[in-house]
Amino acid sequence: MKISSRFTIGVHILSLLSIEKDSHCTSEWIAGSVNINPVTIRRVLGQLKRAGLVKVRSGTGGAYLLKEPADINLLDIYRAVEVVEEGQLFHFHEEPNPECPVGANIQIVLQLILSRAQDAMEQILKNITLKDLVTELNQQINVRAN
Amino acid sequence: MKISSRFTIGVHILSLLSIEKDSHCTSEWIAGSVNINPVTIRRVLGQLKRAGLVKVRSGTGGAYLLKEPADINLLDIYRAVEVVEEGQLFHFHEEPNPECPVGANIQIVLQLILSRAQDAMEQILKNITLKDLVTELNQQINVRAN
DNA sequence: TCTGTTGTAACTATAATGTTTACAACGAGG
DNA sequence: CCTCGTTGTAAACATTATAGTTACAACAGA
Repeated sequence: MKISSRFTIGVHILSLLSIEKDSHCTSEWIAGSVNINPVTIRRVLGQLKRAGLVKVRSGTGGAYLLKEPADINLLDIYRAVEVVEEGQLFHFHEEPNPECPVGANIQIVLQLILSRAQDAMEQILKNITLKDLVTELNQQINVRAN
Repeated sequence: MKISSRFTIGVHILSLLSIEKDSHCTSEWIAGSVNINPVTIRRVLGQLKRAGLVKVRSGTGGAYLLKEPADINLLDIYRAVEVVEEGQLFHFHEEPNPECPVGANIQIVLQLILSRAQDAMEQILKNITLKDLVTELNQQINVRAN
């Protein structure tokens, strides 16, 4: 099972807000770039808002970043959209048989090991800021423009 | 979305086969330890078989390892049960708007970055063998037995 | 007040997962 | 050679997460 596209959608939204910071970024407008429906955008935007990453103007509409791109990393976004509960990337089968030595102990041992794997991934996300991403994105945009 | 419990089930099964190598390990018996129904066990066992990790006796029943525990790592199991297609841990929203500079380029840039995150996780899995796991498991079993 | 936008709810469709029941095929042992 | 337990697989079902669609009250600026 993949990690929900809410994460990449969230990253897309924030990249847009960073690059198009002078535009009037309504959910409808963002939906046009992401190419999904505006309600999903609003849902994700709501999560980004609750995480303190963006501000959404009610009434007049439009969203903008509350932090510098250099101060937002991909793990912040990952957490914000709650695609995976903290420490729960791997789904464990519930209640292995406590009568069986393996069943009784495998969860503890495996949880420890898999946490390390998960942490390794999250550290990579943590080390990449929105600014890094936007810089690479702008380079790519220029490459393709020429 | 979490990574399917097929993975932890697969690990559980192989740990059992490794520790209880002299038992007659039928799907029914394994199901008792994992505490899920035997059909799911057989499905996972089938995937492990296709990956060349185990052999299942038909007719008389019972499964056993085809490799030494030291020669099976967690990434092998992860791949075997196909919880995640290779390189596809993160779900991308399909077809962002190619008219938009961000939409047209974000996939390429983000794919590169997220591959690194995914690789980091998989490297951890790759570096842990079934033997390592079973060793830790046996220690844990002894700790709890005393 | 009018207008465009947000936030949210309800309903729907789709997909993946896992359970249960069922049964043909298989192979060992009597 | 026949019975018995087991495997492999299919079908039907329940559950859950995701995402699209429609709808509408609340909001704020012109």
